[in-house]
Amino acid sequence: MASSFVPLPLPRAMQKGQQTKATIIEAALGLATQIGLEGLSIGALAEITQMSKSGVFAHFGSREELQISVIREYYSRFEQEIYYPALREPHGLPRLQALFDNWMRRVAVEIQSGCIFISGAAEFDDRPGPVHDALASSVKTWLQALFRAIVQAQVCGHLGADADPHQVAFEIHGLILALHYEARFLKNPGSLERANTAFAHMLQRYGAQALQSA
Amino acid sequence: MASSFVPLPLPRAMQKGQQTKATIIEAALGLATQIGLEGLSIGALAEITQMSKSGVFAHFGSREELQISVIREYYSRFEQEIYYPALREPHGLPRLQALFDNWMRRVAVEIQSGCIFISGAAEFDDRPGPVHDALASSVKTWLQALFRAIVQAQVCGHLGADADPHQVAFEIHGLILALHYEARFLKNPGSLERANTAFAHMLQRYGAQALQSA
DNA sequence: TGCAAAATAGCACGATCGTTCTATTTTGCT
DNA sequence: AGCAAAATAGAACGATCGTGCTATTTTGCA
Repeated sequence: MASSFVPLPLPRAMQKGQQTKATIIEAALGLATQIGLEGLSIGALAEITQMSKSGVFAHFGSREELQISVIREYYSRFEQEIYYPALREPHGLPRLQALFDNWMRRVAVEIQSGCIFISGAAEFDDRPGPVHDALASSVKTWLQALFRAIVQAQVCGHLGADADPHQVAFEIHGLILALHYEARFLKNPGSLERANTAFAHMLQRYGAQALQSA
Repeated sequence: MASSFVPLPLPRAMQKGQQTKATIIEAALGLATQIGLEGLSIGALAEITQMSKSGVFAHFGSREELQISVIREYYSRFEQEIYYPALREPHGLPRLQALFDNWMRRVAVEIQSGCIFISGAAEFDDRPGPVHDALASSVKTWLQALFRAIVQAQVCGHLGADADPHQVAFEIHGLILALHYEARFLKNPGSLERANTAFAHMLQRYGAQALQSA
């Protein structure tokens, strides 16, 4: 099949659309982190972006697609802010520590703004459908990355051989959830320090070697 | 002031009302645990209880009051199922262990039905008002009870003197939150065992004495 | 500069929401 | 049995929701 060399059959005009779509998603992200994915309304979004309801709607075709777009964008930023920077650290404990630190730094901000992965889980844990799936797959991908880092730390000998990586990931996840809950909802001071302390204790318990062994 | 001995100035008829109100709250509790406090709608509740919307509404006067009633009922059952039974155990580690076990047992059920203290926190963390306050005060009361049990365990010498009770409570809370998240939303198998394992490890790390010392 | 396509606006729809008002029924007591 | 109060029903309100339809404007390329 000889493919003729048309310079890609792109639609004629597509720049303006993508740009305002990005603007809408930006606003939707702010709304969703604050009041949740279910709180997202096309009307409110139209007001914020100074557009008509149908103008906003046209970019997504359905509210669900809008929610999914927001989830994708949120995940992308999550990755950008937490995962990729940690990849610059060497395998093992340094990278695991970087993942946790970056995560903590982000949650510290989200104490004000909210976290879609947490609020969304509460909203969609009993609501099957594409939004649930997009959310769950994003979270799972991230937790898988965390899991891999733990396994690597173990392979590097930075973590005791008897430690169960799933167990470690579970406990780290719990720390983040407790921090988010107690700091954001209960407004308990000192939660940040408690999460950090717990992580340090956990590494210690699971036989973390000192960092110079990297 | 000589109080004449009227047999209490109770309204003439009040039994039927309280009874159907309890029925409504029962239905509302089921709805709220499943789809959240914000998902509670008077219309849906009327349909379930085979009543008219205004009939349901009249018992509460506002949706907020309905939500608060649900929170109160949920808290009451929480107390009944987790806190009071643990009081039958002796002070210290046995009681703390009982609190955790009862809590775990309950969360194991809530993996199917949902937990208002968790979903509600996500819904109302940025929404001030009486519902937020009712929710937060319920949660705080429960966490205070957990905190007291930890302090008692420490006083009894069942926990190391250097352990910070707030830190212990924070970590236990995290275990429950991780269990709920991973089991209910992500449907990860093995979460229950992981929470139990983590609790055992935690007691060990914080220098728990064997139970026979009670 | 013109022209097609893309982007946006405007309007209306059916549905659902919480709430209010006014009947009507049911209850509990004398 | 009768009567007042309590409990419930019924209908309607304004608001908001997602969505579909048809203009109108704006865009990007020939």
